[in-house]
Amino acid sequence: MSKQMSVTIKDVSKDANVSIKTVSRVINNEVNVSEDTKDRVLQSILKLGFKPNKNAQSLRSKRSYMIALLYDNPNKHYLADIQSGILQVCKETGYNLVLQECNYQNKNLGTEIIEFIRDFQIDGLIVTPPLSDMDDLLASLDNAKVHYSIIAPSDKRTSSSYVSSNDYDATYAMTNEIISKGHANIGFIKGHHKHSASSLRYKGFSDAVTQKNIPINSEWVKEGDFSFDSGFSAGLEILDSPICPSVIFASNDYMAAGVMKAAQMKGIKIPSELCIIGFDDSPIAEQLWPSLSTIRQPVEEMACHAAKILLGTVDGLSEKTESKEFKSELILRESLVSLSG
Amino acid sequence: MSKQMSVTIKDVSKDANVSIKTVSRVINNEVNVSEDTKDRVLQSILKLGFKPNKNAQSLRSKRSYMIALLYDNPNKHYLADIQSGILQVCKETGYNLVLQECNYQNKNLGTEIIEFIRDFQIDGLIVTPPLSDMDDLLASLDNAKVHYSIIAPSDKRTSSSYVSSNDYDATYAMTNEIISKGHANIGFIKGHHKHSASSLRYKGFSDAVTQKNIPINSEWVKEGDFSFDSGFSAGLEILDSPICPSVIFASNDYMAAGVMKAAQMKGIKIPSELCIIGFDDSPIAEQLWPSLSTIRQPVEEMACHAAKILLGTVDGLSEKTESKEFKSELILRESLVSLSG
DNA sequence: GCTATTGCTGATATCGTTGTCAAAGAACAT
DNA sequence: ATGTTCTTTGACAACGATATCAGCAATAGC
Repeated sequence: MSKQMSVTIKDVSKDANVSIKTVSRVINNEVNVSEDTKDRVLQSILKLGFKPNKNAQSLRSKRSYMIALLYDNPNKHYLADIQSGILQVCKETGYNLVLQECNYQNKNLGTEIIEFIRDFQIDGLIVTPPLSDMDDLLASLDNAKVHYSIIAPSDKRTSSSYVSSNDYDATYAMTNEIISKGHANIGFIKGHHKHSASSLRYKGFSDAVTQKNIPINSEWVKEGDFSFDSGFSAGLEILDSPICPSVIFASNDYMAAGVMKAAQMKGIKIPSELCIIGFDDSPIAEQLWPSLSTIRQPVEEMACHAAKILLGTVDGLSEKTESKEFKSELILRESLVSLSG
Repeated sequence: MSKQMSVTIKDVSKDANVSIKTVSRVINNEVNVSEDTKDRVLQSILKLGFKPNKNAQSLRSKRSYMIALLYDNPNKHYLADIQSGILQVCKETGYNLVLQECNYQNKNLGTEIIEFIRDFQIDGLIVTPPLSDMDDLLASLDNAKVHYSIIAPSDKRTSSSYVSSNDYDATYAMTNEIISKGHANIGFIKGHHKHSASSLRYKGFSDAVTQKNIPINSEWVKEGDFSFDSGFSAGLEILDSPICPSVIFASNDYMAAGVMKAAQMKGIKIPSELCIIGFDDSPIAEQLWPSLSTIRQPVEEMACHAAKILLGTVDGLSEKTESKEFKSELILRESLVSLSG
């Protein structure tokens, strides 16, 4: 077993018969170290099992090798996917991920986050919706010269480092898919108003129907907040209308699941009497019966990319990664069928 | 706006006209500081907006004010609840949470974790199932004198710091509830064999039926792995039996949801022809139709408690929190009814 | 009255790195 | 031979906190 005390740069310098500064040079891959001494130092490092002390490094170099995830999102699957995407990159690069749960209604959010970063010398942030939709927050971060990358719908390209999703195109395409199946009576449930995705998804829907000269029945358009419960009550309201739509398009899968439960409780048969569409391709979409037609965004991959972008700006060494828009994919399952009769 | 440079203990000491050591004493709430100077120092700290540099503190005191969450669990809701429980405590105490995803099959897991801890000077670990079921891992941690607390079912009390759940009692009670509703033909789907909860839950079930002299039909007992898919296929198998049970008790809600989908696809009416029971009270339990009878464990509260225990041992200052067993609660919903006919 | 104890305080070393700067030697130009 | 530049290296300061230990009053004990 190894001794209690850990081996330091000093031990290595003695063993390799060089100064500590030279060891430091080798560790940090600096130029102007002869191959000969470099080899010798690397040998000693290996032999002694030396690992630089992160706290000492952080103290001196003002970098912590930690990035933080900023979120305020009740969608746990989404968050879990985001986390595992980031963690993949962290594992490769030796960074660590710290969680920072926020409240988007907090008036001092910007100040508190900046304080948190200074406090722990956090090297950078990954900001997720709806926080990434808050321009004033991003402005504070810019102002404080904090490194960050955002994950957000495609209209938020003001930020220099972003990973975006094409929410508009996706609902537009799905709506056309619905129309092509003969439906003209389509309800829609909007998402949480603080998410820019909500308005984009609705716009994709409304543009698509309008272009096909299909009128929007305002009784069939409800505002939800992405939660199952909000989908459930919106579903009940819509299904209480004198005339029911033949399709309800919900802005995410949880709300769609709520609609499905509402319909089932009312004895409405899915999909023959009512088709239901969701968004996100959450696990629940496949688990419901009938299974849910929905739209898949490569969330984990997006998070992975966001982490790479961030580390590219933080860490001069690693190569820069460019901002990128990710495409969504329509997932057609049992809950959407052609209009019969 | 504040200047670029952050204020250090030295600035405070000058402002308060004391030595830096005295400032340090005040920061760390040490004894033997007169009220007078203490006030003066606190004033200066407030006035200058001084915040101790965590890296410097860590370097000197060998404590990082970071704890890590160890997990290998595909159940995202469970994980999310665990995380938010821990984060609550972290927020109060100024600690930070770092995520560490593990693979329970990794042969070097113990070594890697210990290396990770040394690397980042992590102050302590919270270990969740199934990792908390791995005695060799816990032994390595003990051996390396790593502080940790575990969240695990109640048979794992070998560890000194634990938060446990009474899985056995819970399934035992639920099984009696089922029997009291007149059911005698009961199927059971076990969980992932690496989780000690799986055997405990099954034992609670089997003891309860055996005590009522109800035989266990081995055709109705299947092994799952806590995933929806495994529940779905186990459900299909059971429902293909020549005689079907009137209840299927799954070891978690995802598997129960799988059973429900299997039944619905076969046109079996729930709950009149088949009752389904889950475990965990995941969000999906309430979202299914009919809604799922299940067992609720206060996961978030348990995680909160685990964090308090850990910080009690790590941080000499905060008061010690005792290990504790948390009780589960039966949640009776639509999917379980009295046997008719 | 004199020593021992206690309470409070500060000078300085220390944690384990990276940063600054200068020195030594090699290589090249003049 | 001399000056200039470039490469390689090391001595030492610095990051911003805590730890050690000693000093100085004030109080207690005899």
